[in-house]
Amino acid sequence: MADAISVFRAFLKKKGLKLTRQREIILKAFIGTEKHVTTDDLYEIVKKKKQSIGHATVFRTLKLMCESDLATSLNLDGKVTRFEHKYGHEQHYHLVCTKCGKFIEAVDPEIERLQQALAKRFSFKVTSHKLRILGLCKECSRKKRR
Amino acid sequence: MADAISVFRAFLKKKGLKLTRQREIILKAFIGTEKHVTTDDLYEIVKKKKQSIGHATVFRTLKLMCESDLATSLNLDGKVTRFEHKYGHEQHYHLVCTKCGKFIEAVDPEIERLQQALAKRFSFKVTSHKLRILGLCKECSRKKRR
DNA sequence: GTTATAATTGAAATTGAATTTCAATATCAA
DNA sequence: TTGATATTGAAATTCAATTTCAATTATAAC
Ligand SMILES: [Mn+2]
Ligand SMILES: [Mn+2]
Ligand SMILES: [Zn+2]
Ligand SMILES: [Zn+2]
Repeated sequence: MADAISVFRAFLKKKGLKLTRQREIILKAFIGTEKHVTTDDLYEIVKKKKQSIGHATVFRTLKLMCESDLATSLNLDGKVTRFEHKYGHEQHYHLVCTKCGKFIEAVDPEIERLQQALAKRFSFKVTSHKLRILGLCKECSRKKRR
Repeated sequence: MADAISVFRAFLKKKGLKLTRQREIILKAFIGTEKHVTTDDLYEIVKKKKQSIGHATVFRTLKLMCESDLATSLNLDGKVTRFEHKYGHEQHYHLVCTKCGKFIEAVDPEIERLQQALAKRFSFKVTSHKLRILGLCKECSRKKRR
């Protein structure tokens, strides 16, 4: 947490930007949840802390957090963009149920390794990846069978 | 091609829909390109064949093609939705250059296998996946070093 | 063939998330 | 202080995605 703040502070400094009160509130609110939030989700959380923060500031701060690799954006449903932690979190995949919307997070070092090897074959320098596996969760595939 | 048309026809029939002249033109235009098209891209292609086709029909037909698994949607740039062939094409990944936008398509049977194994651990029934590897292409990573 | 029924179409309107504008305010260095 | 620059939030704008709707067309029933 304190760590994330200093990362953000360093990033902002390098860009000639300031860690304002609003940005700090937004960052802390984001760090404080493990959810995959939309800008609106985060806006709602933040408003409880401080009445007078605007959507625009939340949006812009989320963008800055992505640039600084504290956060990353993802899309689970093909509609809204969501944000999740990146700093201090392992890159992972999302197994998304197309029926109920629930999702599972997973990692696999072997898949990671093979992705790197694949990229190498194309002299492609990987910075990140987004893997979404679509299908039916345990519960939904059981229901469907009946 | 003829094959894809019969798949589409069968799908439509099952849903009580008709293979109209417009739908056939749109389908053929889509089959006829190997590009990753936006609805507008396809609309432009189709307009050359038949002056009087509307955006809405292209959009709706593309949706039907996805439902029938002839096509699949993807997002390369985080902005527009694109469509590519699915029927008769292997599921593949996109290595997208964040600098120049170019992308490479790739497959890896081993990665596929591991994804299935991963899903199985969660009793998750996979229908498809979307893997996008982000980074710098050969050319762009060379330029950057200089 | 005539008529009823349902599907289709395309122009235009609408939606809604994402993004920008702008005038007011805050911050900071000289 | 003073000037330059960054920040903010309400509101406006953008733009792809989607829907509406009245006109048209295809299909089925008589
Ligand atoms: Mn996650
Ligand atoms: Mn492709
Ligand atoms: Zn489910
Ligand atoms: Zn490139």
